[in-house]
Amino acid sequence: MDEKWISKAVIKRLPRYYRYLGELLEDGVERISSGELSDRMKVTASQIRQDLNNFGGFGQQGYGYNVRHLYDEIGKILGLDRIHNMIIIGAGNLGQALANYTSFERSGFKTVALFDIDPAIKGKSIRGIEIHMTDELPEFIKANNVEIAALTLPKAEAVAMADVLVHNGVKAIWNFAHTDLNLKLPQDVVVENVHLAESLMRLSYNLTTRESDRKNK
Amino acid sequence: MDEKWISKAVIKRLPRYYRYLGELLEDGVERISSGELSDRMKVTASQIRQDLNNFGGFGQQGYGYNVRHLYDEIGKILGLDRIHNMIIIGAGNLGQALANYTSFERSGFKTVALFDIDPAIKGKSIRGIEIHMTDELPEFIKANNVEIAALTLPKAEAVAMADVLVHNGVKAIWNFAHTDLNLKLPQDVVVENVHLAESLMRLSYNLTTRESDRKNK
DNA sequence: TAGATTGTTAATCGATTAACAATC
DNA sequence: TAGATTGTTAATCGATTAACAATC
Repeated sequence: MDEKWISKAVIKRLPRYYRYLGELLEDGVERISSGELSDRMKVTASQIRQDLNNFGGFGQQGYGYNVRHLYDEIGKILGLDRIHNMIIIGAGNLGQALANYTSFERSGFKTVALFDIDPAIKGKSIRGIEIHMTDELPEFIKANNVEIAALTLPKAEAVAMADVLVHNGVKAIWNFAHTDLNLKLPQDVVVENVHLAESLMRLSYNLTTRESDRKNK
Repeated sequence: MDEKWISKAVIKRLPRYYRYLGELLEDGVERISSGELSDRMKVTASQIRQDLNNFGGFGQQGYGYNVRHLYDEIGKILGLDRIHNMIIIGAGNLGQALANYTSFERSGFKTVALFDIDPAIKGKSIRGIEIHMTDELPEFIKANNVEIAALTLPKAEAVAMADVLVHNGVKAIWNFAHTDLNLKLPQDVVVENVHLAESLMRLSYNLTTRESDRKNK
């Protein structure tokens, strides 16, 4: 079965569609047209229809899209229709913040453990999720069918840890360290980088630019 | 002075160039060609030269780019050559994690206070950054020249809080709530959204897709 | 049936890559 | 000078938008 290649731009938008559809569901909206959704999301109706048609015809002429159905279908595309076991490496503030996000669990991402090297917090738990010591990692990953590891370590330790994780069977890394892990791991490992420092710099650029715009008026 | 419009795609890459140049600096590298940088970053040399030339000719034929100079120039473009006062709204784990990132400060983002509604943590401090109560916000923003607010509140409270912030003179919001604040605030407010849930869904998509690829081989 | 709205093709727009003259 | 590498123009590629026939 040779799946069509879907562009990154489309994938980037899918979770946003999913979020808006979820909100519509909560509001009890049953159907929506690409035109209405376009108004709400501030993207063109044409783009919405093109994006969705990459995956099949979810709509109906003259009617639009059934919100529930479209929501579920996008969920399936994103792999949210099953449970993904996740561990968090680094039980600092960020690691703990992630562990506390109950909304991830509602989307199927189940945090099964945190890991840290600090013996002082060994055995403690957050929302019932226990903090383990890093040396237990290999055994734990194998025993608990861990697919995803969120990596909230300083850059210096992140690369070596990523190697350990991948070596023990982790398939995907949600990387918060300021380094491009995808360039340092085998091609078949899924890496999603969250570079907060870079996000803040883009904000800064926009802030700086907007100010000089104002002066020019 | 009519500045040329720079595409979002270019801006998105700038912080990454900045990071790589910073690493080269640390390694004591003095000069680099677009070709060498291309190898390291896995983008085409052509793209690097095009991107940089949006802002001026930073290189020299036959030589390449002076690392220090290019680093500083990109820093200026991103607005990292001056201090930006920042407050963090929400002193939960995520807010505290952000307050603990000393690297932001090195780029010129100075966290001057955290804010929360929980009286139990009033007056406590993180790295010397004090936690204030939300009702002190208007006065504080005006008295401390706050430009940026990092918003780490649940969606339900985020929109109302964003209004308060903007009303009191905050120019830019670093938004961690699961909602598109840019669509809900005046056009001239800079909003940078960090939607972690969506990031995790993209990871999930790639994980799901890669797996079905493997089966097909 | 008439009206609405999709699915899809074609046109446009923008971003990336290639090529090479300019020049250090 | 010869070699290297930029800055920049032109070519290609891909993504977005427009248009409309199909059809519910």
